[in-house]
Amino acid sequence: MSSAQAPATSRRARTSALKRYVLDEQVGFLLRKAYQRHAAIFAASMIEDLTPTQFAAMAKLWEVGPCSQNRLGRLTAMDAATIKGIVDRLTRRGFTEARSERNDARLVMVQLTKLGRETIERAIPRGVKITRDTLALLPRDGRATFLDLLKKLS
Amino acid sequence: MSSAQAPATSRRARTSALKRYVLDEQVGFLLRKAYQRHAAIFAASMIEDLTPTQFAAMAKLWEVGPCSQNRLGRLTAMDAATIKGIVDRLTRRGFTEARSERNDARLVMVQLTKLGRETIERAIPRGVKITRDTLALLPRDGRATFLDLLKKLS
DNA sequence: CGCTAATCGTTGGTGTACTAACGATCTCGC
DNA sequence: GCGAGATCGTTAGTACACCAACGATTAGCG
Repeated sequence: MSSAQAPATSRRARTSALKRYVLDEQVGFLLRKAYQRHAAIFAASMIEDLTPTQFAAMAKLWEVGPCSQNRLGRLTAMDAATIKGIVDRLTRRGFTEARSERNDARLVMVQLTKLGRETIERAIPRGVKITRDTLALLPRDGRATFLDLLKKLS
Repeated sequence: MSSAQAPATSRRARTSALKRYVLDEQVGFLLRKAYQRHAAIFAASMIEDLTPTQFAAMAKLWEVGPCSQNRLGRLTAMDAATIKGIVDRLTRRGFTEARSERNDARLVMVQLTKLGRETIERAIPRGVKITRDTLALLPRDGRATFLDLLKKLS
């Protein structure tokens, strides 16, 4: 589609633009690496082998109460296919349960079980520590700034 | 955030710590969302349906020249199993080629083909634009700060 | 009321990402 | 040289993450 993209710039300019491209300075690459490091910290500190997304789903359910599967996905930034996998695995482990809604047969309502509530309440303090550990590499006075900018970006 | 990180674990302190936990303010969650948004921008702007990681592998090969598969993985922050998948797909599409090294039979040397070189040189200007678009939501004077902090974090 | 459009959930396919286990190969110390 | 340990690549298994296509259901509008 862009095969017809003629160089609007001279070969010299293009070359120097290319030369300046350093992968290790691109936002996308840095975001991926930062998330990788966070995920490693998460895996090392979290209980019950909860993954970041499983934890997110449970924390959100704990925050808002019973909720349709699709809505839970929106609240945790996962599409319908992804949240289904998460909920399936959580339900298989007894942390959540799902039932269909009487008033709207399309909906699958999801909620925490007793075990799920107890687990997420034990897990959240770990979440606090994980956040702290992830930010530990930043200068103390840069953390709020960083979070603020990161929130704007997402 | 809170210097009042209750050291004691009284029920009251625990409860209020729980109450204060809002998923949408945690670094990990924000990093995931920021990367998602970046990935969407990437998919919309990149040529040849290159994924961020495929692009990273090719850009790095273009930067450093022929390189062992494992080392390429280290340079692009992917483990051995992941980089293998990337290289396999790139090779299947004719962008890279792999051969074993005479002096060290363990190594698989990977390099760009002519098509691969031409493609990555067309792709890099898109990469520049993608970085710019990703950062567009930040105030102009916050971008350098953000990149600096993000680099520290990864 | 009836039809169209929207929403919800499921499935299949592809592409990251990491772990664990494994065999082949090389290096280094003795 | 030779054997222990390191390095490299492969495979299998699990878990995100997104798209596209689909059927079921509901809402909205004429």
